[in-house]
Amino acid sequence: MSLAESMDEPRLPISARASAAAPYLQGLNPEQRAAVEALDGPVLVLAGAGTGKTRVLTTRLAHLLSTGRAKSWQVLAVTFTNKAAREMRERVEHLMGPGAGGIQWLGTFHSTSAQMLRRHAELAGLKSSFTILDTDDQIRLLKQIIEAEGIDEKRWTARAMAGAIDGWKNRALTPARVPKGDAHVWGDGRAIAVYAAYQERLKILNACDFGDLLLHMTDIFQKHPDLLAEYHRKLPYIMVDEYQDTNVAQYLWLRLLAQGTNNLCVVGDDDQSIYGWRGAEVDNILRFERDFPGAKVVRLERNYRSTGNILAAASKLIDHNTGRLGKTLWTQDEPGERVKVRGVWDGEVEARLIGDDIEQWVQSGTPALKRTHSDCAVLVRAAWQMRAFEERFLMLRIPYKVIGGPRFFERAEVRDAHAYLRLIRSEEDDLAFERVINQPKRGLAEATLKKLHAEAGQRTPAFNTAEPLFDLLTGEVSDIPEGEITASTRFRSLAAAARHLVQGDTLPLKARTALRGFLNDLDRWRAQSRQVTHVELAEIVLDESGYTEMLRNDKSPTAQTRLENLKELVQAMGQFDTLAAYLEHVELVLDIEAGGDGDEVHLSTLHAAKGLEWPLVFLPGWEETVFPSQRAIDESGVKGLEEERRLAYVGITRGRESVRISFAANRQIYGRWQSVLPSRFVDELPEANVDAISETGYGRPGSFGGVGESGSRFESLAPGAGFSSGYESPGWKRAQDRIGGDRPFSRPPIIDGEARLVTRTGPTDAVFAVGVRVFHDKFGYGRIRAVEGNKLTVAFEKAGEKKVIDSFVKAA
DNA sequence: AGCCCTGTCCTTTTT
DNA sequence: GGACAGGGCT
Repeated sequence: MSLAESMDEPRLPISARASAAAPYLQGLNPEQRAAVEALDGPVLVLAGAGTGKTRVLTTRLAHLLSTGRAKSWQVLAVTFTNKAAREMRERVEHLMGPGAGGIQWLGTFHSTSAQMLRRHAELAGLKSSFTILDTDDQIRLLKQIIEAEGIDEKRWTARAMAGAIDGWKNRALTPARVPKGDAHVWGDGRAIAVYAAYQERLKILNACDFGDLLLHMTDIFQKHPDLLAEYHRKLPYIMVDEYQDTNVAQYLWLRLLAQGTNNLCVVGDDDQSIYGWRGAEVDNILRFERDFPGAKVVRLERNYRSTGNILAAASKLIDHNTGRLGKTLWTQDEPGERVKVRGVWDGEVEARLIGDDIEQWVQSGTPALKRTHSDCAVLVRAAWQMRAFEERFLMLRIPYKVIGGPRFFERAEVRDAHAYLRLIRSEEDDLAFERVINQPKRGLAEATLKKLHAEAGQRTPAFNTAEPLFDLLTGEVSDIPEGEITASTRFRSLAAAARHLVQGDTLPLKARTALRGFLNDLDRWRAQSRQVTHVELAEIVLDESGYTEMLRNDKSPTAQTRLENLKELVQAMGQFDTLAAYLEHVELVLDIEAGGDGDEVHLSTLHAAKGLEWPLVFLPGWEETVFPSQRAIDESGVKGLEEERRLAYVGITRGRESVRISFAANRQIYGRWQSVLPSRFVDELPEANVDAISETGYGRPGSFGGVGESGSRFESLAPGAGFSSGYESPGWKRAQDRIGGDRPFSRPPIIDGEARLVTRTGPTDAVFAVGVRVFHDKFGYGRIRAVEGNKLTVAFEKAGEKKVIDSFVKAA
């Protein structure tokens, strides 16, 4: 009998107790309530999109706590993203009142495991202050190893190796356990050796990568049953969100932790498994009942989010997948608007159309029925597709926010700043040292770094003989012979090597002086760090290192943003008491919300949109090779395709009232124009729930028209304007058949660099008449006020109170 | 050492 | 259209 059970006193039946005093249970449907109240033993909650999954999880957590079943430190609640964890915490607090959010073990797999590993680091051969490497560090480290092994870095990239290592770690494979067959995925069979060398380097650097956070803990639990038992006692209740996305490593970790009481509740939806490429095994959820015998299964099928048409479209689409657990989502909502599917000429038109739709949506709001920018989301398959929309929104001055865009803490300038701080904390942080030694430029580039590495690699008297011995050439690590106090062969840190080299004359005088200056700076900052606050320290370092100055002198358009990012960083640091506290939490947990007034269109990848919802959702880029991604199909065949389809399902089910899918006939891929075919997913949508429209037909009202082969700065929005070059792509032909567009399209617009030129020839000249509404790439919409020979005077709507702000010269 | 030019290969998706 | 590497030049 487990400890948790033995502590259980006799109680009233759960249902009786709950209905007596549990306001938070009110409004749950019977299935939801069943899921919330099943507190003992394994529980699998199959929760379709929009069925109140998060509500069930948070209510269940609240129920556990408020019935006194568990204390707030006795529940382990695991999510996949920090965002989900934060939301859960907030919602529990909302249910139970302030203070209830203080659940100690609520976080992502990685952050909770890191939390554990910090306590038992020594059992994995680490110090508890270990650093967590992100992809960037990982690749830099691998580059060094690959170079040291004499492998051609051109042919076998560090990035590919990092991918292989991640893959193995996702499957919980240590170097020794990697199947022989896998060795040849990279480097002519040397992959495993590199992997092993990498692991040794990590240990010496006192570092972990993401995968290690889980693997080290799993390993510790397996080797120390007593410790595991302690965790079983400490954490009798476990809950997992998005179970369909767990990989082998996470599964093993979880199973070890759950095996004490078996009070494990997992929530997931096999139709929303979209992380197969990250090693997620849908199998984990399909197998749950076998893995945990006696598991109770609850299905949530009533959808509270989307209208009938949206739900029907999504369900029919996902029906094309095989091997599903299967469920039938239903709603009591109205059928509502049908899903719109639109064929457009190219990505630019698509962005324009969506921008217009959003403006229209917002304008159509009334005081009674508010319609805001934040009601709208644009969800794309890959991050590069966002740029077109960002450009468009900037131009139209539509406020927007990128969800999960380039992570704040992965930005170069932020990482540089961190490297400085890490270096001040510990001079032995070689990765940090390397990152900033020549950033800003100090004349300490490759040549110097090479000499530093050589010096650091010398067998030199150690300053820490307690460390294992590491030989870079053979990659071998040996333990220090017991009882023998000797000079160790441990490497010096780069900083230590630098201190040595500035004394001698190996380095040219210039480099020596620069290096000495750098080391002096470090020493000074380290001394100061004891007197000033960490926030002040950051400011001093950024200033005195010349980093801020470097950015100020940088003429590139991104420099300004980068400076602002640094300001945000300094602000974020203020939320922590000490530098150590800040650095410890930063890599995994913190997520800075970009400032803004909150009324912003959301721009996101489909992956990052999981778990979110909006009244109006745009799904652009539904073209073969883009979505479904060609690469997914090439790499994983039918499995890959089905995952893409689940992604489409996730996309559609984000919409509450209106879903607008679009595909272009032409798209720029790698900067080259390509004609593309509509996605097969378009064909798979049920006709009855879909409106197919062409917004682009020549001469139709609302046509964009007016874009000719000769190129143009303007396009007319006047009905009937525009002409065709007669160019037809195969993609368009197919789109035309389906959608019933009646005219061919013109070529993609060719935009010249000069903002003031109008280069237009041909029949569309007629549109330049007083009163015609035009569009300009820089200034947005406007109306022609005067036409005088080659000059147009235009009043723009956005660029300053409808005044005449510019005149335009039409090129000959 | 560092800048600028050119050519090559790309880009899914995230902790 | 962009990141990055190699070569040639200052």
